[in-house]
Amino acid sequence: MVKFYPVKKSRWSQARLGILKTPHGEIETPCLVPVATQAVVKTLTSEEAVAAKCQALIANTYHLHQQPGEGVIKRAGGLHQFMHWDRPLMTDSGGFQVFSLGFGKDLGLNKILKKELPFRVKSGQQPKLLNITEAGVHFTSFRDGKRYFLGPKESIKVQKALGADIIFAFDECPPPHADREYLKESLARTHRWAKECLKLRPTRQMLYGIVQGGSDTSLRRESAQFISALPFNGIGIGGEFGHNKSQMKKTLDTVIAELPAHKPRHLLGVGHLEDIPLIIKAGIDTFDCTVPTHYARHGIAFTSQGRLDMAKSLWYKDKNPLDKKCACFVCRGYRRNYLTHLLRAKEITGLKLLTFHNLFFFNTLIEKIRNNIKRGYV
RNA sequence: UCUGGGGUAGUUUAAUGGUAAAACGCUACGCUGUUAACGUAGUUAGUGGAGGUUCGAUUCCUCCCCCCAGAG
Repeated sequence: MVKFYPVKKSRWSQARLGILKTPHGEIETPCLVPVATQAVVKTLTSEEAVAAKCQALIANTYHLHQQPGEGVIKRAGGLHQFMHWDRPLMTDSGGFQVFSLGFGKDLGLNKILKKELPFRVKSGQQPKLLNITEAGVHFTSFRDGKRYFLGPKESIKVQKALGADIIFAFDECPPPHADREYLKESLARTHRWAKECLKLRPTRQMLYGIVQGGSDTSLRRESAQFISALPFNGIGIGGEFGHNKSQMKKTLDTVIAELPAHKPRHLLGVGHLEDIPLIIKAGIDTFDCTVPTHYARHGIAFTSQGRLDMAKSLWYKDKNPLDKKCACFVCRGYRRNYLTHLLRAKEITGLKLLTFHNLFFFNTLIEKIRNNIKRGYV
């Protein structure tokens, strides 16, 4: 069974150092959990993910349920053996796909709204390709047009078969432009689903409940209290927190103030470089984010000089390493001109090298923050 | 040398007797629990050359140049 041991609490903020013990080893927190949706960190082998200092990965229930199906993975000995990753693993419940393949897809939106929209999602409204019901969500697959049903029972059943160390309750990630009525109903549904998930609570896996409520402070508080009162092993925090950073911090603080100190907290889908110090100081232990891997495949490298678009031709004449201050093998051995060449020539190795560097860079940064908490600086 | 096919954005192709469309490229921007080696936008030609027919030619005709294939 998984256990969380707080090691040190900051004097200056809510930041805390901890150890999350799982049957597949320990996670030193705070920790980034890179995204391995389809049981792989895209472009990397599991060995490379370890070399990039990844302590844990998060795979996806919805996508693995569709392909290859949890039966295949269970018969392969579970997700760890299947993907040759013997460190801690999480699976997301599919709750995010309720948004990303629903209203998110309909309107081309991300979960964090960049600008105000002239309309809101109202109570009773449904996305085009899926139907959200009390029992769960009917998805129409973009892959083959087939209908898939995922509700709290189904999600937990699949996640048990996959066998990750930490699994999440099935929730609805509500659209960022939902009106208060929609948000309220969605939250009530997510709470009912949370209780359903607990009925099927696994014995060897750690089950996290998920706090929702959008950028509405009172709903967030209510949700944090509700989820905290249930016998979950940890708390996930999902959805949107507000359209700007100060709002995000305020909402996050509201939630964390309600959470029990002894349970680990995972922030779902947040982790832009500039967010990381903020969320750690807010008291988050683990968080997952696609940014380092996703941006890498779009040519963006995160460095001590900031974000570099390595697909631009200007780097052809630059013989420097990606980041002089970085100790990763990419920065030790490869130059910017070559990385740019690989990206522009559409050579897949370019994507791998950037992915590796970005993960190493993020993980090193977080390692430094852990050390700073340890020394009492943060 | 003969026969046939063909010369249209940087590239590969499309189109029509009424002043040219797309993909790729290039440039910019976007992308926070990944439908994402992706998305959006912008950019670029006056249609091999010269002449002719026509109100109007990239389109039809003549000659020339170049490329490809086959034959000698």
